[in-house]
Amino acid sequence: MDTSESSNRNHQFDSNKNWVETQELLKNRLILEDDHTWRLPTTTQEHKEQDGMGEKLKYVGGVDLSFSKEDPCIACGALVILDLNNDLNVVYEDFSIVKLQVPYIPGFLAFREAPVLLKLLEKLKSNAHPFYPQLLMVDGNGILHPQGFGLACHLGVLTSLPTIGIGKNLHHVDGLTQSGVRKSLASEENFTRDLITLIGHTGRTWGAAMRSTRGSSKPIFISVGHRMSLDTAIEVVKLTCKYRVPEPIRQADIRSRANLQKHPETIHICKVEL
DNA sequence: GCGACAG
DNA sequence: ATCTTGTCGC
Repeated sequence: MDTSESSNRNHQFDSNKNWVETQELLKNRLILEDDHTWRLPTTTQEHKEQDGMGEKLKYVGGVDLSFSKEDPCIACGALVILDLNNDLNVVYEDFSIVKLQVPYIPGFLAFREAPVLLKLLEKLKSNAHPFYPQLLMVDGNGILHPQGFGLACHLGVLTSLPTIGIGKNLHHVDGLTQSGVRKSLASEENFTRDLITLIGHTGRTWGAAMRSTRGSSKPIFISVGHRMSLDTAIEVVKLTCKYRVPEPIRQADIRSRANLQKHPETIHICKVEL
């Protein structure tokens, strides 16, 4: 009776329903303001007096996945840690090559990519590693998301880490469009401005679009993941941008792709754990 | 009905 | 995400 096609459609529908419920559940634990013990490194004199208070932000993590062109199910997840106070040097790197069973569906990226990344973070934490990050930057959005709960929020809540979401393309939501944002950045009143707050038709603030490098018309899209204000997230991005994409994410991207080519045989099965 | 849709 | 070469410019 059932064609395999309709069977697949039903299965996809069921997964989406559970995924929405999961997102709503985790969303209750989301913190959208500065809730961390570290402070940003400061160089200006007026802030010198604060140097004795609290610890400075030093270890910033970055995560990303790269995919095999032959088999789109094969992916390499990478975790890197950079030293914000030492020229953004990479002080830790780990990766895991996995076979993904979950498809990519817009709005549900976390259910595909989070498991392998959580595994890499758990491995680091269980070893009580001194480089365990104070902050995690994620290739994917935070609250700039249809349900207000993107991959960066997902990873933040499940690890309790402060997180920042970085999108290289805009996930259209609440009337915001990529062309609209580009027009705003190019408009006369913003001619010298490289940062725009993303406010939707409803008046809600979703994040910010930033022209992070001179000579690039294409902005990056910053949004809060967890335990972080948008202002702080923007400051961190400014501190980590050597190129258009913030260095933690750029390094994770480079190394996930390189390790996928270099170690195509070390495929692991990644169990989904909650 | 049509288009949009992070990675 | 990935498919894809050269090319124009600082």
